[in-house]
Amino acid sequence: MANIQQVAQKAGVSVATVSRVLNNAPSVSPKTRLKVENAIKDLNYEPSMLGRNLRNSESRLLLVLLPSISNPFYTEIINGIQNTAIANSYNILLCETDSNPQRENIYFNMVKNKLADGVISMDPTVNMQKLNELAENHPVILCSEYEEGGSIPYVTIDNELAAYQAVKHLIKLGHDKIALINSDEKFLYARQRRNGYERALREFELPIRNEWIYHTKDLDFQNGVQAVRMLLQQEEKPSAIFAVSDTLAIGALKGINVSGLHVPNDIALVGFDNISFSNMTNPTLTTISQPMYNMGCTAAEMLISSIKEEKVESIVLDHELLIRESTMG
Amino acid sequence: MANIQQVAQKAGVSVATVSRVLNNAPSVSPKTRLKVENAIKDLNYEPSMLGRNLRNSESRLLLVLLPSISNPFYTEIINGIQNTAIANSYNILLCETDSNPQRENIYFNMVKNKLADGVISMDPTVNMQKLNELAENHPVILCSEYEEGGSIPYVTIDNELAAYQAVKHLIKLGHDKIALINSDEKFLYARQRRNGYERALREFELPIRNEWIYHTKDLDFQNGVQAVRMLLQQEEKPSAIFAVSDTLAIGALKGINVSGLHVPNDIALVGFDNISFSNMTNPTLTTISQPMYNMGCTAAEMLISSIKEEKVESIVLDHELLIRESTMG
DNA sequence: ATGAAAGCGCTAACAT
DNA sequence: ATGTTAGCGCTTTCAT
Repeated sequence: MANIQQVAQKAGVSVATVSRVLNNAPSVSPKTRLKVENAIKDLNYEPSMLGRNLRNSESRLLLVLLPSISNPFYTEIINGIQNTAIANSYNILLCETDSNPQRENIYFNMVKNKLADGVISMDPTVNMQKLNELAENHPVILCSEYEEGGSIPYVTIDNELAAYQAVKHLIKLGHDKIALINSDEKFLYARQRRNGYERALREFELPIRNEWIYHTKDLDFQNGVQAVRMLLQQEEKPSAIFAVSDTLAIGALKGINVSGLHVPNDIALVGFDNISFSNMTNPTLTTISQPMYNMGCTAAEMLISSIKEEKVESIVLDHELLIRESTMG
Repeated sequence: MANIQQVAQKAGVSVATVSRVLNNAPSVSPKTRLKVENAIKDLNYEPSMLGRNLRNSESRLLLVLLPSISNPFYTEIINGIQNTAIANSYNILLCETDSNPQRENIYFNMVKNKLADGVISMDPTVNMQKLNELAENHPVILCSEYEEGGSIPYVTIDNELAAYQAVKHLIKLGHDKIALINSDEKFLYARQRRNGYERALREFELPIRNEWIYHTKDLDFQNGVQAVRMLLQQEEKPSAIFAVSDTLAIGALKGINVSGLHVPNDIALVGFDNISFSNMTNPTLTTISQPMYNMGCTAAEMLISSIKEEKVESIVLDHELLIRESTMG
């Protein structure tokens, strides 16, 4: 693989001139430019990013931290990040932490080591203290999950309001025994969505019953199946379920079917996210639609601004309640 | 951010000694090592990968090319690649081409530019000619989709046999009107799966009818819905459907439900891949289980071998027919 | 408009 | 066991 030296030699110019041609500097005569371009073609030369990055001390790589690539919720966000990144000559490095602190460390080091110019974290399990430390010297943006009152800029939705609306929708349909399938409340989004759930119940003077609130370990389908199994063992069974993630809701739907009950006639069901699967289930799933693509774009824009040392403000995007078959009794 | 110079100065040694400490060279006295380590801590020093990579002319980054991150088929493969990569001190760069040649070019250039040490392509839409060119000078491995008789090593399954087994399973259940939902036959896997489908039909002297073979644009759910809509318009309707991807099969299931028919009583259904969602549908989906995680690990191992300039051989992994509710009439 | 030369941060020969 | 130094490939001042 040829280097800039060889191109310069072949073209009969200095390396500086080759560099100028490479970077479209205006101060190169058309004649010289042509000579250099020919040499580049002849030698099949490709500039080394390594040299360029070292010199410019930038990598034009953005890190995207996520707990697991298998939750479809992230895929649309990633699309948004990726498109925005590419439009700004950045590329993204998808980093699946599997909620493993060791892996997380590897990725944090990549930023410290200048192998990446900044981080977008979508990982609720991220070590916030370490992330805050990193953010002191490097650009960091939080996407979806964030820290209340923290100093790292974020893009998210109003989780409390969204959950409130979802539950209120069930109440309006006449349900008064509404269960919640929540994830671990060490996560902010889980606490917020529970608050919304409780606010709706209180507003309509319905009791908040602990035996109708189930907490899952993570968001895999299987956790939804398991949650329903528990909920249906209760003495008094709920007539509606709000799950804080579509993956959980889809698992719940499975569990309900397995136990011989029918959605929505026996149990109404609402999910959260609007992943593409949620429209393929039978019945289709009522859910809160998060603006995932837009969220990704916004996060990437914020990060790139931050890299340019521009001031960035946190943003709360709009969501929407999508009413589908799982609540159309 | 401190550099190696400053550490050397602070520790009162040369940069070479610092480098030795960094790389765990045995020839450093414990006393010196301690001095250096203290200086590193004091200055909060992190070695720059950029400098190291330039010097070593390696990036320890692996490119993973895939058409779209939203097909869950890829997520498990990626898990395998990622784990293997990390175990070998590599990281992966997930590159979604969206079947867009321009994006593809960006990624190919990253390899040429030394920003990545090698490529695993899972993208059936990849420009094979360009990939072959790249493979002349850089390590490249194909995963899942490959080129028959090509020179790039691959890891895959026996698509023809798998499809044959899937269709034979339907025939053994008594079906004699079996439709195929295939993707575009410009892809090798699509041609191979069609061959398997036809072989099974011929073996049992069933006619191959073009009106029962539907080709989709891509693998999104919606294509499966659409395919069923067409198949059910036929004068003589099929009693079973084999779809070459679970995403298509799930869409097909949706389409069948919408039209008021029942799986498996009215129409039996077989998918391909065994994505996790295929066990969440109602009914659960009979499918060909691909060893996705293992496939990813194998591809990564092959690529890393190839980077070390070791000889690598193509590998065909085992698959398995998983019989579930969608064919249990 | 072009060239010479310094330097980005690091590693590895070579020398001591 | 440690230091000196060249150089990886590039960009960018500073001259001319």
